[in-house]
Amino acid sequence: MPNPRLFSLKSESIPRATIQRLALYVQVLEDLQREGSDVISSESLAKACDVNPSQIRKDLAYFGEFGVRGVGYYIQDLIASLKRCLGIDHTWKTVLVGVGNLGRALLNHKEFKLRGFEIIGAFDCDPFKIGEEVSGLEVMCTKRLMEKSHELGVEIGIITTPPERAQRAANHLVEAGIKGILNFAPARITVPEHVVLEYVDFFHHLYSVAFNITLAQQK
Amino acid sequence: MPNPRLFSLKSESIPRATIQRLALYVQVLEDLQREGSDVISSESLAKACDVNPSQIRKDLAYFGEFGVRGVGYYIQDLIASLKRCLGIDHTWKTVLVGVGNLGRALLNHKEFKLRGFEIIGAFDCDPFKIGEEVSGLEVMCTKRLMEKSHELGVEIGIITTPPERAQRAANHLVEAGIKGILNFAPARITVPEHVVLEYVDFFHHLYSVAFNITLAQQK
DNA sequence: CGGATTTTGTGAATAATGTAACAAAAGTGG
DNA sequence: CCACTTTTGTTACATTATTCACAAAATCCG
Repeated sequence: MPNPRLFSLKSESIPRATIQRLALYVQVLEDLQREGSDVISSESLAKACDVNPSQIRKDLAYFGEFGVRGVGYYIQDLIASLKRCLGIDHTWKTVLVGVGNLGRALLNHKEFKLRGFEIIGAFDCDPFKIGEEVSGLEVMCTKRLMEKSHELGVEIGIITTPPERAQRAANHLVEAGIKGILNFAPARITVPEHVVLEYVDFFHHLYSVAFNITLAQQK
Repeated sequence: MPNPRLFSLKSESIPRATIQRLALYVQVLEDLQREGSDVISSESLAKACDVNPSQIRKDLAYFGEFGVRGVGYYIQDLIASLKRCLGIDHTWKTVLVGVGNLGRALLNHKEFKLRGFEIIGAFDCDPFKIGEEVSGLEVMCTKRLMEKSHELGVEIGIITTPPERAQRAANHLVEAGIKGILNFAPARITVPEHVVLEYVDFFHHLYSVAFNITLAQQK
């Protein structure tokens, strides 16, 4: 029975944590591949990722069977399968809104393209920034988002504005028909049900570090 | 019975997710405070944070009692309490290793000081970068980390090197007696038990966006 | 070719986390 | 000052996630 998809999605809802771990597996597997490894067992991979071997097997089981019993997983195949599962077997057309310090850093970040995300547009509402060239892209007025997005077929938007302008940026992106948003601004935003939304707030992680240090010191 | 600490830590281990949410509560509460609110119920805060009200009350209960029954929580007091719980009632002395695009962006990020983290040193192993001034700091050779850290009393280190140099940066930080590390490099690193380690990998979040878009499209 | 060995995939057991429900406390108004 | 309302803090319950344990599959080697 030919299936257009590589994986079968056995379960209805996949834990969010599983997705995060799959991303980690891909990262670690690619490192291992560069180091020349060919096959790996769930146990070894688990050690490298600092998780439980069963966890890995179960995470994979959500999508199908990728290993060979008695042998392990062929790294190259597994990477390809996982990428397909995660939806990064092709390049996602991405735009960025908010060309501040962080925005510039991301625009200059070479890894995006390597990892399956191509930033093809940079937007800002500051007239002084519009027209400026950053990393081979001409910064455009946020108002032109809709027009340009449709023209370019953009699917994902990255928000790197100051917090007070994050909601406005999100509105523009939604209007432009974007399917998913990654928000770096430290502000909660609301988007329609059908738009996928994720937050990156490294301060939360810093808080976590601070908390755990404090905890350790109190013991 | 006078207690030197504000909170009592009723439970042994606090869920990691709780800490992340406490950070979120602080962020949202500070927004509400700026908007002029004075008191808030767990229900309203829950709505603003997009979590369950019981969740908030339970998260707070790990640390003590901060509300007034029939009234709610005094925002100013709650912010102060939460900051104390998280260990950000004072400023953490922080250094950054790896002055690339991302490193520069973080060094220029004004919010760090506001949020309780002061970056007081920037390090890199590239001779061309050493001596350069970034955001009022002179970039120093990574080899001088130990000497400088002790001199300045540094507690937290941020790694923004390329992945292949992340472990080396971590080693230097550990040698320098750092207590916690926030690693932005897309590479797993190992540190001694007593050092707190957190990762920030926004690609994982991007993967998550890509996955959820794919999922929505398949439905 | 078949027993020994390895390692997966998975169902059952356990642990952790999140949600609901409610009694206890504080304020309010007659 | 006492019923009534509100909203917390907390216990009990439900759900979800993780780990264990083992049968099924694949390879290897004598």
